[in-house]
Amino acid sequence: MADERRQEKYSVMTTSVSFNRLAHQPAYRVVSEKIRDAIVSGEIRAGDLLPTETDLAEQFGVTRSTVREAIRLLEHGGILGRAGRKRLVVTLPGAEAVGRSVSSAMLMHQVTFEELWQVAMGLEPLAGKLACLSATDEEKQLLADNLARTEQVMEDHDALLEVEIEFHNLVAESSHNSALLLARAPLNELFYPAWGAVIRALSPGERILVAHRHVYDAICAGDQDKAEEWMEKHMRDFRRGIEMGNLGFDQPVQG
Amino acid sequence: MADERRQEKYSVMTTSVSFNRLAHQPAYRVVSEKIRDAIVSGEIRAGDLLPTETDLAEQFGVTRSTVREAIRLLEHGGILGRAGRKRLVVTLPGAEAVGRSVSSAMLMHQVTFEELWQVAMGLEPLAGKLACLSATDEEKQLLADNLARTEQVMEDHDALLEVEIEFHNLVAESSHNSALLLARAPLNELFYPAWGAVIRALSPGERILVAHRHVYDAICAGDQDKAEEWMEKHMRDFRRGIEMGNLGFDQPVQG
DNA sequence: GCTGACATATTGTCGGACAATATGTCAATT
DNA sequence: AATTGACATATTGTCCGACAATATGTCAGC
Repeated sequence: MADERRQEKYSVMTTSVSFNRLAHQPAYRVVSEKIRDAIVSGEIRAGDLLPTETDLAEQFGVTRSTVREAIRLLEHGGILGRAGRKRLVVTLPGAEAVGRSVSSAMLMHQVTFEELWQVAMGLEPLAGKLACLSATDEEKQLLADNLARTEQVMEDHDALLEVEIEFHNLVAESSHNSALLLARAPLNELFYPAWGAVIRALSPGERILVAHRHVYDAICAGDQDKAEEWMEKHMRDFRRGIEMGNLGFDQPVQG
Repeated sequence: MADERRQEKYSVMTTSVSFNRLAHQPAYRVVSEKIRDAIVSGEIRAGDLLPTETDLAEQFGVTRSTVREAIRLLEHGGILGRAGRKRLVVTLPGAEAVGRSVSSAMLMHQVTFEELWQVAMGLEPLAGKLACLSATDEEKQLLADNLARTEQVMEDHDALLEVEIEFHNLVAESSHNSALLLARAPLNELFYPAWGAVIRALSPGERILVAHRHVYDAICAGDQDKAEEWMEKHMRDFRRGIEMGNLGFDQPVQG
């Protein structure tokens, strides 16, 4: 982006050749990239054990410290995890790992509830719609269980928040769309506290249950429009909850 | 999630006290978390220089190596960047950083074009809609410039791809919604090659231009519905392009 | 077959060392 | 006065070697 081109004019003659800024990447980055490539390209598959640090150090011709730094670089993205707290294992970065990293970015950007809600309005109804097409019987059963539990904890704010979040996750998973799961992961994390605040302020257990039930019915019936519509309604309720509770709809969310 | 509860039954009596699995976090993680907290909480603001590695090592009471590993952990998320390739500076993780990490996760999940497209159908029209509300005159001008350039490169596939991507980014930025920007970043990155393939296969310059122009008009007129609608049309065109070109709509995308 | 003792492998942490490179200072030069 | 050059300093990147803690594997003994 900020391409520092030095084309200043001198009164004296200068050479006309221009050199491209040579990029001296640190070794730990190069190593990290090599490993990442091997993983993403499928050369090393998820579940495989990574060679030991000493091995890697020998193979790349660097010291163990450098390899360790390279590994740390990948560890945060969720590409690498631990098996039994020793050996590193290549892992599929799940929604949690992605969610954590993206949501911290959103926090730093001072994202407001409103912005977050707008994105959620794009994704949650979509999840509902897609779930109508792909939900398995097993997943429908899980949703039914969730509904049953919701009925029982209508007054327990903490428990209600749990099942509410779980319901949305179940719907999203029922869409069988990994891209959607990963994209909505950070929203999930950031909405958590806000949703909790709404629940504590307004005790909207009844409204939540009604909306969830309609979404569930729509999924079972394969009625995409209805699922989408009720998800939208549900999200609008949430928005109104924040506004009514004066919980700072246009304020930055806080982790 | 995978909560390893050991409730095995022994024939002999065991003590009834249960110990929670003590989590011995490595020091580099603890340090990393501390720094992350300081950053996310705003204690250190974006743009500030991080203390030197030696300082940090002293403050935390660990060695420089440990601090370095902690720093690498944060570096990948884009929270830390370099100022002039020496001192580390706290930076706002931009869309690119987030996009890179999330898109590599999507790659590993073998996300298909279809899944990606479904998510894009949730976000791109939304971006268009929101842009109608928030686009500044300057941004409208940038869009106009983009359209002008598009007209000139209709036959140059590579250049056309560039302006096409730029147009969508401009629209997204005009929404003034950071959450949306961050959420769609990975899609952007993964669509890049696919979009290029469509352009090379079908030379759809004219169709692209028409759609972009309508979106632009709608944004200038503040017509949310029209912007949304034409973005949808545009994305459907893209989908049809992949299908017609037999480019593997239900295949995993490749980086 | 299970247990326990032992050797081994691997990671986490330490401490120190040095090279490369920004950064700051200050005198000399034009 | 502004620029240049020489020099000291600070900071990061990389290396080496070491050791403790802990998983893992092996093997004798019951």
